[in-house]
Amino acid sequence: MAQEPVKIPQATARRLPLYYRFLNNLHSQGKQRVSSAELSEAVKVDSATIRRDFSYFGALGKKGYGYNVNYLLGFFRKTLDQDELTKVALIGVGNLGTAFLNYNFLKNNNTKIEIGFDVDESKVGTTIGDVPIYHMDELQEKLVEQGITVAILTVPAPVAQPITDSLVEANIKGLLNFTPARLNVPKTIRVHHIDLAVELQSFVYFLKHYPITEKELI
Amino acid sequence: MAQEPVKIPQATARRLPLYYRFLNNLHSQGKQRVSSAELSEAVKVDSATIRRDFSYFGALGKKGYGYNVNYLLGFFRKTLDQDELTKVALIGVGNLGTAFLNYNFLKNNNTKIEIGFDVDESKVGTTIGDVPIYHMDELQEKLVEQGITVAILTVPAPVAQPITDSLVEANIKGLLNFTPARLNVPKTIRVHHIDLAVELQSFVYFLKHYPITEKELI
DNA sequence: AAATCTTTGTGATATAGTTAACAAAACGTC
DNA sequence: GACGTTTTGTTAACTATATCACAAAGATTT
Ligand SMILES: NC(=O)c1ccc[n+]([C@@H]2O[C@H](COP(=O)([O-])OP(=O)(O)OC[C@H]3O[C@@H](n4cnc5c(N)ncnc54)[C@H](O)[C@@H]3O)[C@@H](O)[C@H]2O)c1
Ligand SMILES: NC(=O)c1ccc[n+]([C@@H]2O[C@H](COP(=O)([O-])OP(=O)(O)OC[C@H]3O[C@@H](n4cnc5c(N)ncnc54)[C@H](O)[C@@H]3O)[C@@H](O)[C@H]2O)c1
Repeated sequence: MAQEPVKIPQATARRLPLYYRFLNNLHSQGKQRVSSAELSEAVKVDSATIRRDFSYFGALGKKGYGYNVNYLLGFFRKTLDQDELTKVALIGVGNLGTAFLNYNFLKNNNTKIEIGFDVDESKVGTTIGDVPIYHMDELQEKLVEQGITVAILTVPAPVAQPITDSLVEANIKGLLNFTPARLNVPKTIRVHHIDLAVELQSFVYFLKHYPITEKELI
Repeated sequence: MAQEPVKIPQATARRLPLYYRFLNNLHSQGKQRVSSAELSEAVKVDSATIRRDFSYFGALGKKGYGYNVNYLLGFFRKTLDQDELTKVALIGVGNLGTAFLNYNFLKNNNTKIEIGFDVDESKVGTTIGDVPIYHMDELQEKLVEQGITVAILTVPAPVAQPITDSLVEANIKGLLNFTPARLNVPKTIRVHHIDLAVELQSFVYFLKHYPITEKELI
């Protein structure tokens, strides 16, 4: 019943790309229809949660039948703006940054790393996975010029804050931060931390202290 | 009041390594005491949440004073088993895998990637960041031999499931999965998915559809 | 076309996590 | 050692998320 403009729960929004990916898989396997139970098996999300998630966008399925794969796929394509490309900048072309550049996020995705920045002269001027690397001196100029408002941060932690300040000045709107630093930004800028060391450490903590009895497998 | 053996909320457990890291920072800056308000500013977690998190372990602070950095650090060191090393295997020495191998997770951390595996003959027999790379044929043997029960999976998605099956057979207990595949495992095995493409895609979705009014900055 | 089976969409409920607010305790100062 | 200040620990309220369970709709079979 609820239509698109209504705010979807964040937890739901985080699962949408996952649904989209698996619907694509089903589609290329030639599947015409899918039930919430089947999809649940594939994405490892409870089927009631899937039905609830879908229901925020209205009645997308048919009782006794399930969901039409094509229809659903088309719907999510629009909802996830798959036709519109979001250009992303990557700051810090080191180990992690290089891996991201080589990885093609474009495959069934609406985002593309367009440009990289580093201070290392041996990297500046090169191209990694089709992405040109510029010197940090050109950061502001290039970002504004190309209208890029999303950045991935993969620099050493100690320089993360000053670089963030400079990104803010370049009018960035969102920052995906892979450094261990917690960044200070104006409230209007969205920062998402992906802290791989913390992920590994808390995973190990869970393994030791929560030896699986409960159904919580995340 | 609650003592250690009592199950801590998962959300709290996930924040512990973060607290630990920032307490270490404070310690090396020579700070003796810290309040929940200061810590909040540093880790970007509400101060009430921090006090609540700490309180699961008992009364660690002093009213009117705050927390003693040294004491807290020692406490978390024990709680997070910082003195005990967890050995981890990495499967798939490609772009992402190589970045992880070069990165020293050991720095103020209790985990270490001990061994890598791949099928690529040009990688087998080499050493990346001090970690020896073996052929997949030796997976079972080496894991059992070295008693390794945690693995990081950074292989192409299509081979993720068969490799997982083989890891399960080698008696693995936990699997940190960076591939887009959703894995089938026995219920006793913990799998944590870190799906970077989904992270980027849902981040972009948030940026477009939730133009920050609310206080939810994650 | 009736009977049976399937599966959605959603109220109701359960579980988890966050935050405000404040009494009580301890600090630091005079 | 009394007094104003600071900051904890926690109760209570709130917000968010997940799941159960089932009527209703429609599919499929006979
Ligand atoms: N590699 C991993 O597996 C991993 C895991 C967890 C966290 N991280 C974090 O990700 C970040 C990057 O890690 P990494 O392993 O790729 O490090 P790295 O040292 O390989 O790469 C850092 C890059 O940033 C560049 N750089 C340095 N100063 C800069 C500046 N002022 N402006 C622009 N670029 C600058 C360097 O030239 C280098 O290319 C670090 O903060 C690290 O803590 C990495
Ligand atoms: N690189 C990224 O930025 C990134 C981002 C998101 C997700 N991922 C996912 O992470 C995984 C790895 O990505 P990547 O970019 O490192 O890929 P990659 O192709 O660079 O590396 C894959 C590695 O796995 C090895 N491999 C292939 N088959 C194997 C087998 N049967 N057994 C053992 N090893 C085998 C290959 O030899 C290669 O070294 C992929 O599933 C990818 O989708 C990567």
